[in-house]
Amino acid sequence: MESTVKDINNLIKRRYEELNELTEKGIKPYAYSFDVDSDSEDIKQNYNENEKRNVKIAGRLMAIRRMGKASFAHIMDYKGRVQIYLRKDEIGDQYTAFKLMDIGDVVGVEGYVFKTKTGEISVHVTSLELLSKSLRPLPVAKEVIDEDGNKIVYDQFADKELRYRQRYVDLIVNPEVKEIFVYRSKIITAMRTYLDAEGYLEVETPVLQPLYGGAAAKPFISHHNSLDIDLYLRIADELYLKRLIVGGFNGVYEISKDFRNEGMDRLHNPEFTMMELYVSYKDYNWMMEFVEKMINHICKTVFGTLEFTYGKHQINFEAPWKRISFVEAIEGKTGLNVINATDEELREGAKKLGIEVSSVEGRAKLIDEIFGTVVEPDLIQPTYVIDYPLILSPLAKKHRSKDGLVERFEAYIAGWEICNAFSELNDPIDQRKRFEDQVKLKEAGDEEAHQIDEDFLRAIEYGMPPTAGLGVGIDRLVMLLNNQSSIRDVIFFPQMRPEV
RNA sequence: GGGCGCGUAGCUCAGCGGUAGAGCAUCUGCCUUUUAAGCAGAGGGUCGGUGGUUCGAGACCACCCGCGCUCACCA
Repeated sequence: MESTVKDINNLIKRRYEELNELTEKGIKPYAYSFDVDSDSEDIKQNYNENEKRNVKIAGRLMAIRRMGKASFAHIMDYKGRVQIYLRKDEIGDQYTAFKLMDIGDVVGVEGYVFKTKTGEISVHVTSLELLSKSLRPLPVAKEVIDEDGNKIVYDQFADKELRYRQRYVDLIVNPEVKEIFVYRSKIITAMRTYLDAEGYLEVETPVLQPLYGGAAAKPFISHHNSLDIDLYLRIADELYLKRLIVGGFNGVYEISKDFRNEGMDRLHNPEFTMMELYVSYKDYNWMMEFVEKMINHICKTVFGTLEFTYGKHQINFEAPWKRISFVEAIEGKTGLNVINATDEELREGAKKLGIEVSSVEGRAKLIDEIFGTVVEPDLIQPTYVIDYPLILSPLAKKHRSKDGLVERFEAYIAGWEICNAFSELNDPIDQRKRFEDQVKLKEAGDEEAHQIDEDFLRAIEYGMPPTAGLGVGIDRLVMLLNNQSSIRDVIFFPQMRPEV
């Protein structure tokens, strides 16, 4: 049994010995179930001096204070911690067994609620049962509340690498981590509830795709053995969801993982969560208002406010959000009109801004770089950047009145892109031409240019209604609303190099 | 990929050329309302890895591995 544990040390060895001793006493160290009828929060919130309420609770031992024939301990359940009190003269053999239990063990307890001399609401144990023996020492921090009511934590489990690799431990010993993930879940639920209430249908489309598309990104490649073909993990849901609009759904959305084979940093994880929504007979103007309403709904239902602190910024989500034109924003900062400028002028302009310009850099890349350098960092309050150059947007519909532009917007908050949306291109002839232009870019060395998706073209040749489409980066939204600076802190298991 | 930083006991850290340390955790003894419980004692380390410099290396040098921050890339 012990040989299965690689890094045996004395602490672990000791716990195996305790496990054996417990087994010899006839105690089964891994129980099948325990009837719980209360929790730590319920006990503390519904305390009545005059009533010795009986409760059954279960949780993990997080602190033990033994005083000979009596002991105090804290157990932690899903809701928090509560103190328990055990006496040898009351629980006899169970007290002897308790001596073989450790911090980290999961126990079930029955007892009555009381208040100690020092005023802590606790459970006076009448029965204690081991539910799961913990064989590894938990890196428990000590907590104390000072005179001012501030919580001071000593020796907190802080090593980021260990916290990410062993998230289960992180979640046990750092309760605020759990909170963020609960908010993450609530944010997604609020979004789904809103979309459902608006009458849109949640759907699922392929993760494994023979062609990848819908975004500019490098894919992961996998292989199907029986078909003997390479398949790509999707970089976006877009092209499949639009096929469903062709099929006659009036509004479809999907909340799911996308995969992009690119660098990792505090804003990027190789797999990340995206919500994409497509609504027929609507355009990007409608979508801008929809996004404001949806985000406001999420903020209010989950957090009860539209005011958030992010880093040193105060962010207010109150609609309507500011709107600025992509081209005018750049022109205002640099005097450069990126639509009319020649390639050479763009190149010069970029160089002046300190952007590294390689000779292969295409026009689209240059424009994007310039925008990222001069405009993006200033977009702290929610801002719609609207009407993008056509060459940046091969799937968006041409602007109804402005040449060289498409009807597209991105929402920027705290300097990051939070969502991307457009009036979807539904003209199959134009779409084919855009794909062909992408192929030329690919041939010129742009690894992220689109492939031609003949089946998608066939679909819209049947006729796709006018449609508004949206993509929202869920991880970044969660970061923003929880004041987290790294995407790794809102993903349970962020990508890491394998352990040796 | 570049720059900076980190890796010493289960956890948090000190040590920066001369016998591997502290607090918590663990173990033994005492202790029936404690709460960073207390008191007395004990065990615990290939100092991330491999080479090198040196009489002598956690410490200095080189390379490697892993992580963090940051820049680039990634709309």
